[in-house]
Amino acid sequence: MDGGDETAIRTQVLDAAEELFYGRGIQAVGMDAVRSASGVTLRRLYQLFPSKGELVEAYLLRRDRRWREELAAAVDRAGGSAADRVLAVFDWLDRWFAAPDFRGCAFVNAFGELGGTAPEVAAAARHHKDALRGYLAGLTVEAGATAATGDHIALLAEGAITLAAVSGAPSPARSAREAARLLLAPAVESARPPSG
Amino acid sequence: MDGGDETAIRTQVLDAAEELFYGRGIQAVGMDAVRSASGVTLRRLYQLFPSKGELVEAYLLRRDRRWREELAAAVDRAGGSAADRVLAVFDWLDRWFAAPDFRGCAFVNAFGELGGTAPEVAAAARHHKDALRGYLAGLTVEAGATAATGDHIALLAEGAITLAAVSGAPSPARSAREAARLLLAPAVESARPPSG
DNA sequence: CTGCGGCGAGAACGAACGTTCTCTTCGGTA
DNA sequence: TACCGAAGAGAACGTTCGTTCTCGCCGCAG
Repeated sequence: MDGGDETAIRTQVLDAAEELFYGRGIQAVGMDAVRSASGVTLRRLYQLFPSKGELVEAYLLRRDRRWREELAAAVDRAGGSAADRVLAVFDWLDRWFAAPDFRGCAFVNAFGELGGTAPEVAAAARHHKDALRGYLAGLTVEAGATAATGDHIALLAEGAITLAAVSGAPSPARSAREAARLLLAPAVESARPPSG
Repeated sequence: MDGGDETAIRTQVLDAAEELFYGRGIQAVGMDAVRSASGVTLRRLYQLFPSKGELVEAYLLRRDRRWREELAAAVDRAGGSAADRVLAVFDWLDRWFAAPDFRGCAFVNAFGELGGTAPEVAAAARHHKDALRGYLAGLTVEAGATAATGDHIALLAEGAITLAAVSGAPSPARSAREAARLLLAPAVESARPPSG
């Protein structure tokens, strides 16, 4: 039950904190809940993260990195044409929405809860969304569309995440995917070798 | 400083609660802050709203009604073709995003903060988004497009609200407006009298 | 063996919060 | 005037939370 070296304990704590913060909201979860869920003593917890604010920051930082890595990996695995890779984003969202613990975007949730009072949280959310937008813009431009179309794709993805969370159904992913396909269609057509 | 009859006091309290809950988050605002901001005694506050939960519910209910009424009024004022009326939604969002106290969708924020533990809050958010979706579907069908296109419009609006909040800039409204115009274009064209 | 530094377990502390209670004042009525 | 219910002002209560402190135990240097 010891937990091993420091980085292993860090992972244990962050795993527990992530599940609790994401599932119940940050303010609704006390440090004691993180402690008992991670099986770590309170003393150790505060040695690793000197305050709850720093634990929250670490939670958001790690989640940002992992979420975007997983998205990129799924897109890479999907292969196909550049436009197919854009659409694969929405297939990945669909699978995410169907997960039993899905509760929307952790950054939007944290922003709504703490963005008005905690600037680091607001900054983390802004950074996450900006990075996502950049990633989608890259994919979209590769598909022969403009960066503006990339923004449109980002809007669809964002709306799908929020509406799937609030409605509790994964269907916004498919709806957004169809809209993205329509927005990409002109670029895909003009990228084809001219047929006449 | 008395405040007058009961419904006037209710309005005072709800005005103060709305500004505080929306601006700082619900859990970050204590009943005492609502009391001092509304200039009402704690006794009166609890006579009107027997618990904080009921105050939160009343806040969300009133905000839902007023927000959707204001949107519908702005769309009605905009006039023009049916497609123009759909686009007027995004013009209205643009103005909202530029307001100094704009901090995203109150229902999404409340959902992120309390949706995991308070079912009434989750239900209020679901109801709000469903009503908005229904309204946009109506507008979109009037413009000659399908209900599926209405869902696409709703996704764009939702994404615009979230991204404007997190980024702090109103530009997502214009971006979403342009995407909506593109999605509506086929319907608008086919609705024109055939030109050849 | 003898200290000593570190650690697990959880008590303790100070602040904040939701909610209720007390005390006092005051307006209306017989 | 004497009384009663309502209400303003804010203290008080019980709980929760973030954070720190205490105590007892164990491994190790001399």
